[in-house]
Amino acid sequence: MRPTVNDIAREAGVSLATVDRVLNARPGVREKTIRAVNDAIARIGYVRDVAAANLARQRVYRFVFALPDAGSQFLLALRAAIDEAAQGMISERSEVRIVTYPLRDPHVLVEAFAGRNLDGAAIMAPETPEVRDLILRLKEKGVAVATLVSDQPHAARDHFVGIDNLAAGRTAGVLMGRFLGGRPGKVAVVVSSILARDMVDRRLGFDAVLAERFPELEPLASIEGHDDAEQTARVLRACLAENGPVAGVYVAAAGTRGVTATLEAMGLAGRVTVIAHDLTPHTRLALESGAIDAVIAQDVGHLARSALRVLRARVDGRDILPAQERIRIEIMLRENLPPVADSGPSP
Amino acid sequence: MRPTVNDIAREAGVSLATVDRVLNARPGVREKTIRAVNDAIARIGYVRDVAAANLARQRVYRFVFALPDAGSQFLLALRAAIDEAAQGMISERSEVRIVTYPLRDPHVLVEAFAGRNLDGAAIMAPETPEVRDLILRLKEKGVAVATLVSDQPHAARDHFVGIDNLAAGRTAGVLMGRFLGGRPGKVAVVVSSILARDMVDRRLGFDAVLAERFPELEPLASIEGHDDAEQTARVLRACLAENGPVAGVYVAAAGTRGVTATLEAMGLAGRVTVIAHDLTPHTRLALESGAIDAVIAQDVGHLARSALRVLRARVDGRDILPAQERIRIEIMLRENLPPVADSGPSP
DNA sequence: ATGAAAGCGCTAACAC
DNA sequence: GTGTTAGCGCTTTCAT
Repeated sequence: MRPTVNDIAREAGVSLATVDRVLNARPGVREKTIRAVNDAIARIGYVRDVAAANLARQRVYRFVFALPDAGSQFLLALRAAIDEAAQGMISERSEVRIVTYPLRDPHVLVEAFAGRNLDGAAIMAPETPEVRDLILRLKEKGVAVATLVSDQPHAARDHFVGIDNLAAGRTAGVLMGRFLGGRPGKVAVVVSSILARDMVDRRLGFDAVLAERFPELEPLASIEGHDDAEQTARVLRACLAENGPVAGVYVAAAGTRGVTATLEAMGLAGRVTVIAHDLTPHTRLALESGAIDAVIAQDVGHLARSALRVLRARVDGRDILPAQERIRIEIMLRENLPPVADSGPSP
Repeated sequence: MRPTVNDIAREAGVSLATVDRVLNARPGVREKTIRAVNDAIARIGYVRDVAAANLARQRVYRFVFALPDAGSQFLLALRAAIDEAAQGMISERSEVRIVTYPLRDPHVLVEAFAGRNLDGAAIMAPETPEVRDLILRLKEKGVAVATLVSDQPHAARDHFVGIDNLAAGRTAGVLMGRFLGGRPGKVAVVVSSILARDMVDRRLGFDAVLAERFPELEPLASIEGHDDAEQTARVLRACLAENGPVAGVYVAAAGTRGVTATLEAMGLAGRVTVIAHDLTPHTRLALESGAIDAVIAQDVGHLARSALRVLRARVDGRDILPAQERIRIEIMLRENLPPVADSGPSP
């Protein structure tokens, strides 16, 4: 039988309440007593039963995810994944809400947090001063904060939940270089905005690999598609008009449809190597048809669950398992597409 | 506040004990009462608090992992991952043991299970009749069974925890084809044994892609390295002597060291495209030095945690989240190697 | 066939 | 500072 608080109490010659105070680092216990209790704990090899503690605490964890209100397929999938993960957490007394804010106007985001009392927040937002302040104020109120998908390294967040975008960009770079097999040429790079942190990182990684290993490829200046297919198509057309033919296109942003449509219209489909991000219904189809050569993906389910685990751990003052929270950079090719996710319960 | 058993009792006009009997499908309750309770449950939207139930039950889950006693780096890493995952489960009242058995002699495995009373088993073993019988007998005793790494589709296992090896082989095939960039040639394929299920699947997937998309490549007959570097080196040398130069080597098995050493010795290092499996200290180094071009990896931590989650869910009669349990096929290139895992607690 | 009451391991008032 | 005691939501004797 595993030792319990009662065993500690007996072993240390104190009462249950005192043991509890020591266990939870609550004030009002003499140094000497604390030591006695800790000794007892070590001696009998006590391990806390978290489930029982939470039961007694009647603790309810309140978490919120803040996401842009854009309608990209990636965000839709992410929202669905968060809902699913939240469902699985109700048995662990956590309630999860999603708030959305207009991307152009992050101060709405700030308002959304006003006056709520919550335990943790996962925030996907641009790296603006308002957002940084918001995170700081949340932390001051004792709220656990994780940044999601796009990091804010200069903000006071506890943790970043997302892929290493520098490594993702590097990966895109190798695939581009190797798939082109030594053929020289220019490569267009589409980002959502040159101000977005994740885009900057991807671009940096991409360029670094091209410079190191594929000097025959010349990356062009970033073009901004603002995660929108129309916009992306427009800037890509302009880019091609200005620079002439390209050997490849690296779509670091959403709005990949704008790229495939443009290439198709210009009769270049299948003749230009395209590397895109995130597995969505569209990129999956494009991969299957050969319009895209590779997709760098991050698992939205993993993002959602990892964010919740990390916030929970932070609130409980527990350590996380770093390996479990490392969001993997997945490389999807036509040949290793996973079967379409079925959203129903397992049979 | 979430409704509790007390609410059900009040709502249905019965006692706690009766509610419990209905909830756990225990005998000794009239049809009519059962219906009344179930109605109440539906009406107030009751969701069982599993943690509280387990606390009251004083339930302890006993799980065992059965692994071959071979000393491959992959198995070492897997064992370490299981230990780590087990550590995280002790607070959830699960105890985990690892038993090893000599690969040549699986009946030792069968003996290892005799007389133990346990709740779940994760088994990594060859697809032999003894093992199939073992799984059947375990199931008959009410033990949850998952196959690990290599499936046993014809056995009575509840679940397979591992990558889709057919898809992994396909992935290896595309990488080989694309990395060779249209250059024609022969490709050697190393398996551990032509009888191992995972090897058969990888080989099938690999060949399928080569036939479909890279007809310029000619896969040679499988050579058996028995997951051993020496053995692998020997058979590879024989294969090269017989077939002449190859453009690539697909190492579907462990023992990759035998391949890199052989190529090195023959002055072919870097001139032959090598695709291997599993990220180990050796494959990592080989990737960094360029001796290997790509590694198809499966996350051992994910394998361990997934196996435990799946077995737990099965024992509790809960559904799993299929997306969470899908073990990803990771493609590791020199450029996207994750930082070396540090095994200490997070800072 | 049903109910009352005593725990499971831990926390939190409230005493002393 | 420390101890007593009454729960948290659920299960489990033991009565009835």
